[in-house]
Amino acid sequence: MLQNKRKATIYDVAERAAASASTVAAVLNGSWEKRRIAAATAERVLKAAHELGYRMNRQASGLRTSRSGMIAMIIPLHDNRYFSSLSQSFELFARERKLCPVVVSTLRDPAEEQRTVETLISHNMDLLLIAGATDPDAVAALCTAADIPHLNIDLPGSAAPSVISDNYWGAHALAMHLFGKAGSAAKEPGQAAFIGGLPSDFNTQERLRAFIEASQAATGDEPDSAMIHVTGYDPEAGETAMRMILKRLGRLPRVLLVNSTIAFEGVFRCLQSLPLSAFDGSAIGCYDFDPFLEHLQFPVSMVRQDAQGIVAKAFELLDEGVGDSTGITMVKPKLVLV
Amino acid sequence: MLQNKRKATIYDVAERAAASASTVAAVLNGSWEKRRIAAATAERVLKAAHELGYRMNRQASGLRTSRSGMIAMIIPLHDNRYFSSLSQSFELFARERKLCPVVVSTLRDPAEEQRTVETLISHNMDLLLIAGATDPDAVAALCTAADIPHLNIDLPGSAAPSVISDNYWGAHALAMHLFGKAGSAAKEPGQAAFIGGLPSDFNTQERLRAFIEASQAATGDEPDSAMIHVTGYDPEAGETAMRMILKRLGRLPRVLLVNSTIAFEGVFRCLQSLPLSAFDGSAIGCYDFDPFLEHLQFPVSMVRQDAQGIVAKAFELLDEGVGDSTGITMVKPKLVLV
DNA sequence: GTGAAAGCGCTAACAC
DNA sequence: GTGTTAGCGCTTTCAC
Repeated sequence: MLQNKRKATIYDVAERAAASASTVAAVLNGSWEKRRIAAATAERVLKAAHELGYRMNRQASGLRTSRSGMIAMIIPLHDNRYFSSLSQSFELFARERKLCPVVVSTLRDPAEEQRTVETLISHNMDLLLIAGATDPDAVAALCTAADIPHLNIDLPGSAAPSVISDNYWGAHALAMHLFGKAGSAAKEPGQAAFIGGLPSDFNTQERLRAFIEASQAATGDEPDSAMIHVTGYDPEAGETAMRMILKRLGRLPRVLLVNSTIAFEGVFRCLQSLPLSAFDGSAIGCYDFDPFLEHLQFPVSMVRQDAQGIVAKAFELLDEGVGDSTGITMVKPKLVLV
Repeated sequence: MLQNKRKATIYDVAERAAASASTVAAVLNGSWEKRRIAAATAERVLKAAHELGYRMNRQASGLRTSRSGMIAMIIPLHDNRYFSSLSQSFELFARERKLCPVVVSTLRDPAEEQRTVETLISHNMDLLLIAGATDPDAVAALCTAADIPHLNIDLPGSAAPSVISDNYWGAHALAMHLFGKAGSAAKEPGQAAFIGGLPSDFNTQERLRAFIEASQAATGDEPDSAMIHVTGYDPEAGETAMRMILKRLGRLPRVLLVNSTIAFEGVFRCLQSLPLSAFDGSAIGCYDFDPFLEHLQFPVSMVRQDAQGIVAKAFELLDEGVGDSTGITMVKPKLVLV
């Protein structure tokens, strides 16, 4: 491979192969059949391209075609089991389609989110998956204006189709299981607790709603509002809430539903020190999955979000070409009940 | 904002602002001072651009300048605590520099890796961080040919500077701590075990080497090779290895070092069922961090990779412009000893 | 202080 | 079957 400083273009290849630029382009980007190029010519072009170490400049190509061959997904953060499994599934489906899947996180910063999406659009990404955006509709508006296919993931929007986890279903099923397991003692008032999540978070709202309705269905009553601690997605908040509950009740609540593994970390710090007998008659659940929770000394039922299912559904919708519908598709999470 | 179908270009803006394309470009991309543009003109341009909903086409811009405003990092997988924290740190540093940080995983598939990097390069990424590539040098060669700044992360290469975790240091410190804690009983032969990792993996090799040397330093002897189970990065392998060790010894080894949280999952399944007294006189460590391991009923010392430190160092090197050095920079992990 | 014009490397009519 | 040519939207001399 000749190592000239300047990168080879189709013109260089054309010259070396004694062909024209358009012929070279056709050979090199596989529009083979359209122009019925002679095998011998193709051969020569390929050889020349190889010898020159030719790589196509996709910015030039994209400028011409208004495409890029890349598809993008934005997520709030990388460093999270659920979002990173969305990323992983995204990559799987992109590879199947021979597209390059780039993912960028926006730290739940609305301005960063907006800027990032604009950047992505201005690079002509062929598709944008919007996961857990702070303002899905604003993002969707940008995509629509730029005429690029897009879909909401995890958090629904009203300006584009959305594929989300069925948080209500999952939390309801989990809560019903816990109430069932805890038995009649759980029917006494103030014996069902909910910890974690953010009041402003759609997913939290859905899970809490499910918890409350499951409580009504199972006990005939709404849970005591003092037992509901929607105090955030962090371990400390979880620990504090758990301590308050233990103090108030003098024992574990009969039913405990923790809204995330993050909050569960804090809860776990409290529970860890309890004697095993303290868990008798109580049922504990966590919305979200962590393998370490499967094998603690006390049983924890979990809801495992189906990241792969969500992304699969998203691509399915895209394939069907549901450009401007705005429906919400729910994907049921998996239950890991014990 | 006028909503014509065709996207506005600088020419549209120029026309509306009664200015020329070059003036518009200068105003819009901040090369303000270079051309000393009249405030009034700038005003008009900005207004027109806003009214037309102008967004710059970065493919066109990039085609002209051979840059893109995006920087990329490739990682083996998203769905992993360590790699996803690298991604997160990467994003942090990119944002500081007003660059758009895209991350792409390549599933440890050499062909995919190669293709991905070529794609990224052909889009003129301004920088490429190569994390845990199967063939760092091949990737680096592509970057060098394309004249794009690049750096190895996590796994060293010989064709570009590398910033990696100091696995030897971390594992040695951890092992020494465990031997110290286990006391003289650990000096008996066959009382120190190592589980997890891959023989072909550089990082595993380093950790194992540290384990062996720490054993020599602490006990005067190499560990019994039957106690070394480098059987992979998955829970099942960890569980199997742990069972074999328990069977052979009839009890916990005095020193147990597990090579990853993934393997620890399996190990944990065995240890979970043991009575608390079984842990007396044994010291357990895990190379890698998981918050749930901090609060188990038995103590687990951990090594926590300093993802942020690694990425910080990488950007530092880049800022210094160490284009063609090929040295290896080690970043010490954090010790979480109990 | 501002404008005209020549590309960046590729694609897609359209000609031959 | 292959070549010519006119842009895609931007940056950047260079001229005025």
